[in-house]
Parts: sequence; C-alpha cells; structure tokens
Amino acid sequence: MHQPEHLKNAGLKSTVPRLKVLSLFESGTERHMSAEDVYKLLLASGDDVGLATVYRVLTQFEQAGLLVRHYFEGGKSVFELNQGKHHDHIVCLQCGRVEEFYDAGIEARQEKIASDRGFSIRDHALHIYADCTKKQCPHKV
Amino acid sequence: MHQPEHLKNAGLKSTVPRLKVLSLFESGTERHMSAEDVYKLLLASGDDVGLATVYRVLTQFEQAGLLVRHYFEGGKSVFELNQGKHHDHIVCLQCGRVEEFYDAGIEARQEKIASDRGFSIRDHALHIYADCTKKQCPHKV
DNA sequence: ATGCAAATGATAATCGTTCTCATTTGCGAT
DNA sequence: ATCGCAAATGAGAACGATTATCATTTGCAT
Repeated sequence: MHQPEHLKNAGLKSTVPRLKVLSLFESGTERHMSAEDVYKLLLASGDDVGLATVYRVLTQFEQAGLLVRHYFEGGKSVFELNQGKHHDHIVCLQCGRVEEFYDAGIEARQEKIASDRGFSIRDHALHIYADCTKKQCPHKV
Repeated sequence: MHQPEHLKNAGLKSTVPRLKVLSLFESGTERHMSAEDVYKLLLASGDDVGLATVYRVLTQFEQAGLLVRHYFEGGKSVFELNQGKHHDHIVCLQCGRVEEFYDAGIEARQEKIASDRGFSIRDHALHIYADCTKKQCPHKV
C-alpha cells in the first residue's frame, strides 16, 4: 500500500476520503471517471464521502499532478490517473467508451504549427468523436 | 443583403432576432463568440433580444450548418461561422485569442488511427492551448 | 492525550444552459 | 391590406455541473 506516500509527496495529508478516491482510480475499475462517477462508485461500495469533497479532492489531485482532467463534449469533466505519458482520446458517441492513443507525428506537427505562429504550447487536447463499429458497443456507459 | 436567403435555405423563417445574430457573425467583428458574447454585443448595439432566444438561435444555426460550435476548456461553448473548410484551433491562454489552422497530415493520421481501431470518425476537436509570444497579447479578450 | 490547523460534509450559491408558457410576430391565405 | 394561426420570442423558472460557505470533525505534531 503506497497511496499515503503519493499523497505525502503531493503535499496533501492523507485523509480517509482522499485515500478512497485515489484507490478507486488505482483499482483500475474505470480509467476515466467524472466527479459524479466517483461519487456514485464510492457510495455503491459503502464508503460515503460528500459530493463536495469528491470535487475538492479531484481538483487537488489534478493540481498535484496525480490525475489529469479532460474536458470532453457534454460539459462535465473527466479524470484519469496521470501516468506521465501524454496521449489523446477517441470517445465513442454511442457507448461513451474512451480509448487512448499517441501519435508522434501528430505531436511533432502540432509543435511546428504552434512555433511557426509564435505560440509556445502549454497544453493541448485532441478528441476524436466517433462510432465504434464493433458489436461490444451497445450501451451508454 | 442575403441573410434572409441563408435562413430560408436552412428552413428557418427570417425573424428579427435571427437576422441580428446572423449579421453579427457575418460582420466579422468577432469570429468566435459564446452565447453570452452574442447577447452582450447585441444589447450594446441597442438591439435587445432575450438571452434564451440567443441560445435557441445559436443551436438552430448550428443544426442548420450555418455555425459551428466548439467546446473549449472552461465549460462554455463558442460558435463561429461555418465556412465549409474544417480547421483546428490554437487558443492563447493569456489573451484568449483564437487562431485557426489546418494540417492535412494531422487529419490523415487521425483517420488512420480511428479506422485502425475500428472507429468511424464523426467529429473531432484539436485544441492547442498556448501562450502567444507576441507583444500584441496584453489582455484577456 | 491535547490542541489546532486542515479537511470534511450538508447546504446554499453560481454559472452556463435549457425549459415553460403567456405574448408577439412572420407570413400565407383571403 | 388584413386575418389567422403556427411558429418564434422573452421573462423567468428550472436544471445540471461545479464551487463557496461554514459549522463540525479529523489528522497529526506536540
């Protein structure tokens, strides 16, 4: 069990709600979760943390670099464990499933485009919205 | 004056609020505007349309293909005239300025990535968030 | 064990957006 | 022109996601 170290390293004291949220992400049950998702999953497993706390903790984890926040279409933001390596996303419009990808060529071209125009990139988001043509895509997640 | 034709072609009857919103976009004052931006600019120029109407009209124009909607970070959506040619965006984090770009190589790679994984692209959004290094970037727009 | 700053949770508040519904308007038929 | 009515509007309520408030609880250094 190394979660407390993660929190300590991030300058956050290890409290019950923070440990629960972190281990939910580390459990790998769902890689991409909204605040609502986290809240409901915790409730379902008998741990009751307040919704406000979930929001606070997610934001703190994002600032601490433990989680990455994504703004997908539809308004609500989604979080995932920060595993160091940047990647982009394909979101299935049918089932909401999120798949990750990385393409060095795309990354390189973005850098060139930005610098050609006098910008220095701080962040970027490439979201592909698509229909997955596989049959394991029946329902909304 | 050809706005009424645009509306007619889109199957929308030409009403005062719709014409005002459309000509605001066509005036080129601001290329990218949120509902709030449109509402305030119209009020400022003496035309008072209701906020609800602005939202409705923007959504209708999007559905009719007259406008394109973008979901940038920060939650609120932003609209721009649909000029047929797809492009992506660089958003300056300092001044909020939005610059457009198109890169055939990036487009092609996206297609390949998606089809390799069994997805068919319906839409995509590539947003680069950056600092523009030029001096004409003093303030928040 | 003790104290206190930091964290929590219930609730109110906020923000962008959509809905409701009574009133107004565009426009085809007269 | 003008009548009639479906469609559109506007004011305000409602809504969903998120943030702020604040009294109570908790982690943890002493």
